[in-house]
Amino acid sequence: MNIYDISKQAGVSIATVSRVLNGSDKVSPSTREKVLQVIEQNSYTPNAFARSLGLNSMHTVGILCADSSDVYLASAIYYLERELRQNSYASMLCCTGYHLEEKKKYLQLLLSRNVDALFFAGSNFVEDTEKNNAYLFEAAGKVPVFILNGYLAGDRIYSVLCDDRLAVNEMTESLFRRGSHAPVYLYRSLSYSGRKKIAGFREACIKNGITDADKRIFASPVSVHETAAFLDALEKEGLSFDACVTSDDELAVGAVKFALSHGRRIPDEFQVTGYNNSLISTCSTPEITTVDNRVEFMCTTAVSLLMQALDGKNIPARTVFSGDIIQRETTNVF
Amino acid sequence: MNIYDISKQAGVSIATVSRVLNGSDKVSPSTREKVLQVIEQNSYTPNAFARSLGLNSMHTVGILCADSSDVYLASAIYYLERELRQNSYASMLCCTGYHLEEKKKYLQLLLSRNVDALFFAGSNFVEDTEKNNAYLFEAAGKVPVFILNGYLAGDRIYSVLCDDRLAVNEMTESLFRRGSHAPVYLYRSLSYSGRKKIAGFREACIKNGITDADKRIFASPVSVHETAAFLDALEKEGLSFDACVTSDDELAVGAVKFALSHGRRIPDEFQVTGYNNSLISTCSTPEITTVDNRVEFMCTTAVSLLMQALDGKNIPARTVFSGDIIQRETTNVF
DNA sequence: ATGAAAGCGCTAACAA
DNA sequence: TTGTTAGCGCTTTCAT
Repeated sequence: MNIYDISKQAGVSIATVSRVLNGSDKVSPSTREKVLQVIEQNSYTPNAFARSLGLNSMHTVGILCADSSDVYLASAIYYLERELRQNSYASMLCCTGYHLEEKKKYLQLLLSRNVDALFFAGSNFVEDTEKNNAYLFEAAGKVPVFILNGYLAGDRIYSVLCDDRLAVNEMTESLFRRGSHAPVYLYRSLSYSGRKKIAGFREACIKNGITDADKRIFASPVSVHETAAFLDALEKEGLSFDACVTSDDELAVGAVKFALSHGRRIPDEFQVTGYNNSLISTCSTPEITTVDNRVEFMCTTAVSLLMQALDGKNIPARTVFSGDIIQRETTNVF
Repeated sequence: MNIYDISKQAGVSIATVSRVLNGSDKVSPSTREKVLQVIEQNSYTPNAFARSLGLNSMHTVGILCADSSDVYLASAIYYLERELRQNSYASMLCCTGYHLEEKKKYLQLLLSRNVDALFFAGSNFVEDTEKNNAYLFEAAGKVPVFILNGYLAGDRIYSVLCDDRLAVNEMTESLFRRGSHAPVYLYRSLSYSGRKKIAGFREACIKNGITDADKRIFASPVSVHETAAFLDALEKEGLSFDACVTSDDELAVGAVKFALSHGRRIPDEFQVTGYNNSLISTCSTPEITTVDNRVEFMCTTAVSLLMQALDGKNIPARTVFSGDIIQRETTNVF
């Protein structure tokens, strides 16, 4: 059943059917009624591919993320998809993992579907050399590219991000004010935001007279138990620390487990801070003080920017907003 | 740049270019080489819409779920997308929420993109009346439909699910063996699997001499704190209970928080069990005994079934496998 | 092995 | 207001 069948049954031309389908106002009410009836009777739906071919768009965007089962990325995807859908765009999801080659490959999968725009959720997409970012520039050559939680300057590349450096800096500063003398910092990756966070921690340390700041910054293994074991090893090696600032809530859970298993009272004897304000920060007991980096806001902003861009409007290449410290039970009350 | 441009530059017909593009073996090596070179030079990529129009498929499937930020559904999406991608299918994601009308509406969004198949992740899609499932039958009229964690009999509807009734039954039985005399059951929804789980709990209770089983089954509010408060209220109302079986790990976290805040020692004085074996079951301290319902296996199986179906093979309408109890710290060692 | 040409089902410019 | 028709860019059948 195609537009010709409908036009025949309704006794009109395909142009008229097309007009009805697309809500044109240049159709008489009676004709419209008749056509609509035939469409209904046959439960006809226009062929998306033919339509796309004419319009050169399927009203679909691609969302790339390293791992959609990561709590933080999962929420980003949720908000992106919701906003896009509300603007009647469909979302193609693609989980790329963390390796450059895979990212490139799966980007092609999306590009080969002729999506109207691309969202890269998570700062892990911004590599540290121009050459390794070539794939992003290439993508931006075809469609507008939005980077969430990362920044890259380039034509048709739009970044929406939280000021992670500032947030971690403030969090660390607050830890000093709350009595910490020897914090350590745990991170998972050296992505764009990963590096910013580290900078924020380091600055706060230096400002507060910690001379060996760089020796207090560690890449941690990711699973909760491994993180706890990692801190355990650190302590056994002779490093003394009374607080643990982390780059995400999962690492913070590991730090809490470390403290609990060592009989270190939280927050009196040991303070912990997370990042992302994800569900797991409240699943821990004690609940974790964390940074809300406003994923929802980030996503709605990004989609709204896209809609404006598609509307031909000029949009900012970079949108940054500040995070928010959520005080819970793993840090002292000031 | 289209297939005509390439054909001109290469001095061949579009048919030949098309053959090269699709890896036909009826092209001489020299011609192939020449065409490939021109394609490379112009970094030409064929238009997906035109291609789809001819083939009537874009090699894309739709994934529907209520809420992709739910840890359990997020992992299901992750595995589905991964498997599909490995079979070079792209995934369109659509989060429908829990209301029937929205489900129907967003299903249309996907169907209007002419996807090749549909995955419904989560048993909340199977409603309890034939009429309310009409949308699923309708969808199955257009493309093969896969239901994960739910069951519905119908043409071209394929269900892949864990035996939730059995798993909860065994979990509850084990609780009795581990010294519980008065368990309660907390659930979030009465979806297909929700009802099965309840049945499993009830059966175990009856078998173990609990006469008021139905009065020990409750719909709980969802957030961790609300769940804890709910149990608190239950206790204040005079209900006595020494164990809490739940329909998912989040509820279990709430139950743990309840026990912790009431000074009830886990697991000696109070036992808790979750469901899904999600990340949050290990983020809690003590860590939660839970059921692994094998999401990954479920998803890889479902995708593999789809591939076979697209291959013209006959596949089973219903695939059920058993869950696995993961013993952790919230239940006594037998 | 290669090419010509007929679709695929729609949109939109142009005519009437 | 309605109809005619030329694309959109590809795949594929049928000749050669």
